Amino acid sequence: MTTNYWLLKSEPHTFSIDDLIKAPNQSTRWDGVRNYQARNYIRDKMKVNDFCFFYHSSCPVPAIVGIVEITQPCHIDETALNPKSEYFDPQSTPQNPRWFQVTVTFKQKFEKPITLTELKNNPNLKHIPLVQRGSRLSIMPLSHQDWQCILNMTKRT
DNA sequence: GCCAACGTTGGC
DNA sequence: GCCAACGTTGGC
Repeated sequence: MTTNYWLLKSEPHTFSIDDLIKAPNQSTRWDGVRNYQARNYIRDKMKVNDFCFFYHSSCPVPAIVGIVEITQPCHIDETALNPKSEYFDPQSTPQNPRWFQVTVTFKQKFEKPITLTELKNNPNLKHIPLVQRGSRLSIMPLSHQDWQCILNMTKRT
């Protein structure tokens, strides 16, 4: 089975890559995803050992800030079942769960984040949803080529 | 804080 | 099934 590559958005004032570094086992449940397209990627495509870029959104400098790895396969997002959770969804039940999560583990933090501006300026990345106008997808697949292209951008001076 | 773009809901 | 209204996302 080949490795899949992803990009995960997170708002750093809610959960940043530094929060992940400080978390137990440097791991976290990627819960709270409430978008069907993103849900389907979690449920149907993500698997252990896949790699993901960690992206900071809704912040002064939106950027890819590091890499995480999927370390636990798809499981039910329990926050949807908890009335006290801000992510509670009464339409999700244990018998018929609607929302799912994976667990990701910290791998690497970039010395210098790759900013959205830089990503937008790279002609080889014009096709990725992240840089497209109005894109709101919080989990998106990347080709191996996209992944390598972005990784190479960390080696710039 | 603004607002364009998007996804979801619900009336019909 | 259409589509207007609404709530949310997220760059700026």
